[in-house]
Order: sequence, then structure tokens, then C-alpha cells
Amino acid sequence: MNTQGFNITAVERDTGLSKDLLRMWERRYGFPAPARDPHGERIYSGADLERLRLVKRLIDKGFRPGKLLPLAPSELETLLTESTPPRAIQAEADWEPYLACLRQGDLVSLRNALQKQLVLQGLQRFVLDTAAPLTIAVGEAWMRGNIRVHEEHAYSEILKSLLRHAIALFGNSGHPTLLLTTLPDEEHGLGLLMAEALFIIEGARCISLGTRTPLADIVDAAIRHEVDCVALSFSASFSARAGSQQIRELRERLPDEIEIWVGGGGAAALQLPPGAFSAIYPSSPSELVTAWHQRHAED
Amino acid sequence: MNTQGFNITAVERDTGLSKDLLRMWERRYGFPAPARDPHGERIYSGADLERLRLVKRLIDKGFRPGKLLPLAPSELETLLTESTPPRAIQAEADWEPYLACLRQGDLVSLRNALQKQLVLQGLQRFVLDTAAPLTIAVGEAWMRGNIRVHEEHAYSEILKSLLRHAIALFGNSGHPTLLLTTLPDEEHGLGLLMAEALFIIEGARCISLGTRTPLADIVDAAIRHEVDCVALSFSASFSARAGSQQIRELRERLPDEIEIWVGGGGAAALQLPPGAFSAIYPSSPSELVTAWHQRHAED
DNA sequence: AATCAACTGTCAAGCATTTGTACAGGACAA
DNA sequence: TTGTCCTGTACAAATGCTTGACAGTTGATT
Repeated sequence: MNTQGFNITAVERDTGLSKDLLRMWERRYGFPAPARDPHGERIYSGADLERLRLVKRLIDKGFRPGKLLPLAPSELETLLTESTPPRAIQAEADWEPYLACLRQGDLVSLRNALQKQLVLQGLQRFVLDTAAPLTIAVGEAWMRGNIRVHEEHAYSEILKSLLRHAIALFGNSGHPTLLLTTLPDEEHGLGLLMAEALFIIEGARCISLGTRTPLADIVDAAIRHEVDCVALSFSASFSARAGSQQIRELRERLPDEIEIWVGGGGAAALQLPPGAFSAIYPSSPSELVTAWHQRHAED
Repeated sequence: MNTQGFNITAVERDTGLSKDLLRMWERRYGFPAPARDPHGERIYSGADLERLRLVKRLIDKGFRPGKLLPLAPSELETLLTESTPPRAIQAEADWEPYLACLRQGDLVSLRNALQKQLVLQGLQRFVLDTAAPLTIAVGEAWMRGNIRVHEEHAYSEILKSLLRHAIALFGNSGHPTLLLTTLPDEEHGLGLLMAEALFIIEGARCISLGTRTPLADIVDAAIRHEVDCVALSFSASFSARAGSQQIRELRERLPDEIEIWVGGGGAAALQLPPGAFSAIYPSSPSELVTAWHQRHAED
């Protein structure tokens, strides 16, 4: 059995922080300061791991390592909860039943519970008030080691299936015509599906290419299907720099009359060229569609 | 102590306002005016963030930054609420598409359309805003000879199936415990099913006996299942005289502590004995349940 | 309708600090 | 020998700050 200790390789694997970086942090900031085995090799504690995961999460959120690493775990916790929109905080306890199902592998109950919530709330409120925050909660639970990867995957599949099912009920005609996809480096498809649901509700016609579409194919499909807009979804972990660059390139390659819409947790940080519209996920797809109709009212 | 504040990157991520823009606003309008850390880097407060989010939403709505930035948060709030027109409720008497499906015998489309509406609205609003008025519309159409009997039956079956399906998603436990049925002369089961849906949403436990239950069986089942209330559904065509008589009889045969609830289009005309509560169907099942909980709060 | 001043967002240059990664040389176990 | 880990150094990229400039918009005034 493990003696509560993790070597540097294990920590690298579990946190995604490189060995070099872990050592550098230790030298510069005094944390993490692992014990040593008889050979002088680092032995990290479970608490170290926990704290590192917190730090990682906050760095992804935009904080600088220099500020974060000297902080005590409790301070990190408060920072994390404070920096999360109040809606999600209050709800945290509400998600526990779902997470419990997930942890116990009771996928049937999980699916039933979600389906019930969908029928109870209706599609729009389900996406906004349940699916979106719950997905965030699941992500956080994973970060804290609270659930495993395959459990997160199972959750994702269930939700995708439910959403696809619900979306399929709606006719697919109307305006504007949207091409939905993610850039090649973005593999998170859940946000895309939620966006599709919200757009469909607004009466838009959606053509989804799934995730990871090469730029050339996006351009090709957009022209061939004569879409009005290309809608891209970005998760919070997507590099803002790379995203902005690719959007700029896409803007150049697309005909001027085709708009670019972006949304998702990572969309806020993007620098958008003229002719690109942003929806701070997940609140405003409906506003985007409304605004589009206003712009095209005279035609 | 916990109010560490946010650096400019975090604010950019959370608001979608570029760093450049944040700095420029500070230079030009004096807001946001974040504190500085020992190295001169900006530290934004949670309140700043909140206010910036408000400003962003208003700018997206068409206001000019110059007007917005000097305003206090409370003024921004009022501006936002005032400028947001109440969402138009579309669900007016637009039942014709459904009736058309029915007339053409296109039951698949009808079912799909209803299912879609259910997912779109959520169960409660679906029952109140779609199922109930549509059922009335179908009844009227039949009166006018606008649709045939078997078409009305088909409609009824489809709706029942949908409602049963939706109801089955919900657990059946809670308070109060209700026995749902209709009197022997009442054969309309749709209202019963709609009532069951609304009660289930309110967290009540429902035991449904279907339609046309003899009085003796109602009494028997109510006692055996230890229900709190017997809920009866009356269609508009039910004879008020006969209904009142039977309710009085039921009241005498039931134990005093078991309440009698009545609802449906024909309930308003009934003369109720003491100990019977009326819900003018279909608006008030939730009020009935709430009132019941208040009456039983001290137990 | 045309004009003009004010308003706004973006960019660049120049400088300082922070931060991730790479490299070099040594130690040790398999 | 090979692979991993150690320490220490070096460096390039990223981030932040300030100031100044500029081009596209908006809105009011001719």
C-alpha cells in the first residue's frame, strides 16, 4: 500500500505540472516543499497534491503563480469561491446528488434525474440552470480529485445523449443558419451541444460539424451550406492567444457577409476582429440571435 | 483578509473586456480604479467585477460607455431592468397547426410537436399553457364538427401517453398523499392526468385509480393507502347536481381527516360540503398543495 | 444630407518583472 | 549503460505598466 507519498512523476501526471516547474516553484516560492526519501528524492503529500490542483485551477482562471503559491489552502479556497459567479456557489450543494450518482457508478439514476429535470424545467432553463453549472461542478470535482476521469466521461456522454435527443425534436429550419463547431485544439463538445440547444430554441437553423474542425473545412462547409454565421465554442482552458489568432485567420478566409460568433467559458478572453461577435457563455445566445435579426431586419 | 482581489487577466476572462480597454477606461473615466499591489499591478475588487459585468451587458444592449461608466451600480441595475422588455408570451391561441395535424391524420407529427413543446416549456408550463387550452380547443373543434370523434380520441391518447411518460420520470413519494380518480359518471381522463402531473411537480405523492371509480372503491382505497386527500376531476359537461350529491355522500363515508379536493372545468359549479376544497382547474393545484402544507405545518 | 467634434477601442514603443522551460553536470539505481 | 532525479544557471516568452497616437463611430449641428 502507498505510504501517503507521491514521487515527482506521480505529481506531474496528476496535476499536469512539469517536474521542472515543480522544482522551480519549490526553489522560488518555497512551495511545494516535499519531504525527502533516504536518497534525497522528493516525496509529496496528499495535501500538497490537493493544494497544487487548487493552484493550477486558479492559474487557469487568470491569477499569477507568484500571488498564489504563498497562499494557504484555505485562502485558495476562498479565492476560488469568490471568483466564481454567485449563482454557481449557492448551487454547489444542489449538485451533490448528481455527483453522488456519478461516484457510485449509478448511471441509470443519473440519466433519469437529468431527464426529469429536463422535463421539469424545459430545455432552455435546463441548459442554463442545470446543465451548464453542473458541468462546471463536475469539472471542479475532477480537479479536486473528487471524481475520476471515466466518471466525468460518463457524465459527458449522458448529457450529450439527452441534449441530442431534445434537439432532435425541433425542426431544423429558420434564420439565421449557423455552422457550429470548435477549433482543432478544442475537444470539449458539451458546450457546443448546449449552444446548439439554445440556438435551436431561438429558431435558428443549426448545422453542427462536431468538434475539432480544421479551419479550411470550416470555411469550405460555411460556403457550401450558405450559412449566415459560424459559431465557435471555447472552453475555459483554451489558450486565448491561439484562439484569437485562429479567429483572425478565419475572419480573413471567410466571405465578409458570414459572421463569426464565439461563446463558451473561454470566449471572454478572446480578442475579436471586426465582424466577430461574442456571447459570454452561456447567457446570451438568445441575445445574439435577436441582435442578428435586428441587423437583418431591412432585407 | 480573504478579499485578495483579482488581477487584470482574471477580470478580462470574467468580463470579456480587454486589458487595454480596462486600462483606458481607468485613464479616461476614472473607473474602474483598482488598488495596486506592492509592484504597482492592478488589483480589482469583487464589486468592480460585478459593476463591470453590468456595464458590459448594457453596452451590448447599445448604450455608450461614456454614459455608463460614471453611473453607480444601482443606477446601472435600474437601467438594465428598464431596458429589458418583458419577454413576449407567444403561446396564444395558435392551436391551428395541431388541429391540422389531427385532421390530416398525421399523428406522428402531432406527437412530435407536442413532445417538442413539452421539452421546450417544461412540464408545468406545458400542462398549463399548452395541454389544457389545446384540449379545450380540440373539444370546441369537435363541437363545431371541425374534427371527428376518432380524431379527438387519437389526440387524447397521444397526450395521455406523453403525460404518463413525463410523470413516470418523477419519484412518487412526498406529501400529501393523494388519491386521484373520477366519479363513475365521468369518463374524461385527460384532466386527471394533467392534475396528476401538476401535483407530482409540487412534490405530492399520487395514487391514481384512473377514471370511473365507484364510491365504495374510492373510500376503500383511500383508507387502505392512508391517503391525505381524495382528488376528483370533473369535466365541464359533468352534471353539477349529480356531482354535488355524490361528493356529499363521499364526504360522509370518508374519515374526517381525509380531505376532498375537486378540480377541472366542471368543478366551479359544484356545491361543496365542509371539508372539501375546490381548485378551479387547472390553475391551482400548486396552491392547493401549498395550502395543505400550511394547514399541516404544526404536525 | 453633409460636416465636424467628441467619443471609443486598438495598437505600438519602451521598460521592468515574472515565469516556464531548457541545459549542464553529477549521483545513483536497475 | 541507461534512465531518473538532483541542483544550479541561463534565457526566452509572457505579462504588466505608461504614454502617445490613430482610425472608425456616433451624434449633433449646419
